[in-house]
Amino acid sequence: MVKTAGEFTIGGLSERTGVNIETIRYYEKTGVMPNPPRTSGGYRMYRKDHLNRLRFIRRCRQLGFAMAEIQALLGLVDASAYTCSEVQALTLEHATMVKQKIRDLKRLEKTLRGIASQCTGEKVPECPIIDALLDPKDQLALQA
Amino acid sequence: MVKTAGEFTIGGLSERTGVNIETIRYYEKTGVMPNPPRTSGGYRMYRKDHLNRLRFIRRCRQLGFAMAEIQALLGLVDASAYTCSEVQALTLEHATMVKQKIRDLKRLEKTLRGIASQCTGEKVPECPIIDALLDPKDQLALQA
DNA sequence: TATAGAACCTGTAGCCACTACAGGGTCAAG
DNA sequence: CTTGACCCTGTAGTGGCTACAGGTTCTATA
Repeated sequence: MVKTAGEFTIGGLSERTGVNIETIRYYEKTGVMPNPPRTSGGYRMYRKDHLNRLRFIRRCRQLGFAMAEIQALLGLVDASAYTCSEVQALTLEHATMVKQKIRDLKRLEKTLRGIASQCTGEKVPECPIIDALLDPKDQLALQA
Repeated sequence: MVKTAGEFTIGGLSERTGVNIETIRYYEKTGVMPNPPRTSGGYRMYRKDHLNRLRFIRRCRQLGFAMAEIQALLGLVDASAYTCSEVQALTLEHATMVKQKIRDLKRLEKTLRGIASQCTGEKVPECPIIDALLDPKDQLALQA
């Protein structure tokens, strides 16, 4: 294995990014990471640009972007075919979806606390939560 | 097919609950719904108690409970082995997890809007979002 | 009674984004 | 020249469904 300075194996890439080795190979298979050059023994060898790209992907994931969205974004980047307004629109669209999810979860939490507050909290086999969930007439507790 | 009053096929159950036929069969396979009696031709026949149980499951799902949690809850119900305080605790624990998720998503939305606000919004191939995501030095934008 | 078509059956594969093996090959150090 | 860390490919599993394919059963009409 001839190891040039600034090159590293998949293990090195994994360490530097905190991304699982299996995940890196998975990204390669799905095409979001490029096929890296190989050593004579078949080992993948990575450079700085791979590192940056993988970090980009991870950050997007942390921001909740789906892989397909990241694919699209990277496609634009690879082709240098994006504009700032495009990327901004995509980001804000995503933010709006996140906002919607927050709204839904807030309603959900309220409902949960609401039905829990009806409990006596006693150690008896009678519980308004179970009753509310089992009784087809008592729908009130679950209307958000 | 001998159809007693108050009995219905899987299609009827699907209609009454809004749950997909495939999903009902899936619930049966995983054990969260019981094996219903069959007609001579092999058709599943359901009654009111199946309906209630399926509605219970759906409501729990809408409340964000995982199938395993629902399994556990129904196990207690089936054995009449639950107490009100147990169920309350489970519900509140779940509510707390939902709250945590809301916190995470709020931070996420803030980050997204923050990086989007740096955009010029112009139709040029230069974008601070892409720059921030690609540049290994500029980590600031993503720290929540 | 024949037949069309709706509804049902089982079993398998796909979705997403990974993760976890099994069963092997390659490398550096002692 | 052996040990053991690292790497390789390929497959299967996760959760909670959904979507077929290819077949059977029922119901309504001619």
